[in-house]
Amino acid sequence: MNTLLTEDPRREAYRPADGDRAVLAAAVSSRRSVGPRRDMVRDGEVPAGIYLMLEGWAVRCRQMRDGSRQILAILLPGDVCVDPPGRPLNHAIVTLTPVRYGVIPYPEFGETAGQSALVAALWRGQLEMASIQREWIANSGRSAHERIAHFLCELFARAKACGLTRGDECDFPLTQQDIAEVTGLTSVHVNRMLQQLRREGLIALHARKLVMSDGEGLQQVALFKRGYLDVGRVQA
Amino acid sequence: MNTLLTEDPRREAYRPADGDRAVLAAAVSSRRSVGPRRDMVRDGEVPAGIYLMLEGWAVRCRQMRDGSRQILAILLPGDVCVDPPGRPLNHAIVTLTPVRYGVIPYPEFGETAGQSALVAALWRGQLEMASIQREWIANSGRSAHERIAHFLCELFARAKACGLTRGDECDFPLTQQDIAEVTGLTSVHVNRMLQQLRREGLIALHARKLVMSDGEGLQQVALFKRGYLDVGRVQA
DNA sequence: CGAAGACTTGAAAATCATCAAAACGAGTGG
DNA sequence: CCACTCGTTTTGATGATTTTCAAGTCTTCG
Repeated sequence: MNTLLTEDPRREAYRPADGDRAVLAAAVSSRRSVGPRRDMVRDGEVPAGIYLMLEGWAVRCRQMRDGSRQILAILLPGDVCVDPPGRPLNHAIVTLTPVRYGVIPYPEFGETAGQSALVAALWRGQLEMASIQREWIANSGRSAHERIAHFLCELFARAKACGLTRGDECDFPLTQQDIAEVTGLTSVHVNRMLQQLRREGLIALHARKLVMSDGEGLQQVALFKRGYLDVGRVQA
Repeated sequence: MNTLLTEDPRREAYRPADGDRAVLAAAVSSRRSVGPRRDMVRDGEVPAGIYLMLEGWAVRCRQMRDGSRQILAILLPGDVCVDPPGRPLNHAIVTLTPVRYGVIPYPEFGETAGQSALVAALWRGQLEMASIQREWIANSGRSAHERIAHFLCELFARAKACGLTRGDECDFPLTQQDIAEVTGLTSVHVNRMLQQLRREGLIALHARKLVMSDGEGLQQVALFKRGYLDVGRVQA
């Protein structure tokens, strides 16, 4: 059976866009149209709300320093772009075809019921995770050297935010095999790249301990910008 | 200034885990401990709720058919795992160190206020997006051939769910350069891989139209399982 | 028709994988 | 304390995948 082509009888019930599309469309406060290959949201712009794709194709697209681009997501009708409110996007949203979209004001999670503090906390967690995942997707456009450097920067920054670091040092329970499984490389190649990073004086990694000998240098190698880890409050 | 090591004065206010950690911890209904390198949630298991990392390191980890593994996320204390309720996970959650974690029952979005239908719809959109992003991360462990095949399968399935397909055909506004920017390959290599897919009789791609000549075969090449696109209802 | 963008081709070079083996380290039991 | 094991890290040689560069053809569209 061709599962791409045949109808899943449960699809109507399960596909979010089916039941929810009306709910989302009803919440739209303003509608806009854009031509093909144009910016819906520019890189660095603060989103005006939640964007709902009504018609056409678009992409989330990061412009790399070296001029190359990395597409982070494909947006089809019914898709929503929920980004941390009040914070500049670290990539652009660009149309592929002519697009109609709506803007939904950010809902207010904070005030109403006791439940909603939990919901707001979950939202922030989810937004942070989405942001990190996009950064991992961007890794597929980077070389092994950059990829590993970026991963180490991210992990150290996150560990630091958890209070798991002491100065420029932190526990690091991943084996080189684990790093390979994160980055999609072989453990042999990871080993050689780590040696290079050590030779460059950027890190020390030994006995389950990571030392950021030259955190600044490592960030430059990785083109790491830590902003994506700060999703801020849903409620400004 | 080393932004990895120096304190961002706004960090306290912005880092989700800081303010929200207490809120999340208060919602935990049961706590558990696991040893290092053990399954917190097995592949194919239905999650018991939202998992909150309290202590230790863990990973989301996909077991590939060929025995290799791909790590999809790193989980640190304060992180939450929010997965579509009532649906089996398509990967495992595995500890790296000894871990303490809590389980938070899924909050109920559907019933209370008018606002919450919107919130529930947004949640489903967000869960679907997170699921797709993890699949893109898994792509870094695949060859160019598989990667492109997988991307085409996903896009066709999503277009179909939007009603944008006619039979085994759909509009396809991406250039080969765009596919290269999605997959992290060069457009030259994408071109050659597309030729191979055509030679294998799997697809036809011409004049902004994609035809799934052999959708079943393409899914096999891509190891595509469409389940990750169906996130279901937050409220069962 | 002309021009711009998209697709295709070939050859050479870099990156990364594979395979196999050795060295190292931590932990265990004798 | 030593011998032993097991998992991890390291090394070397070889080959496949993928990139780069450069040019050519094909489409589309004003």
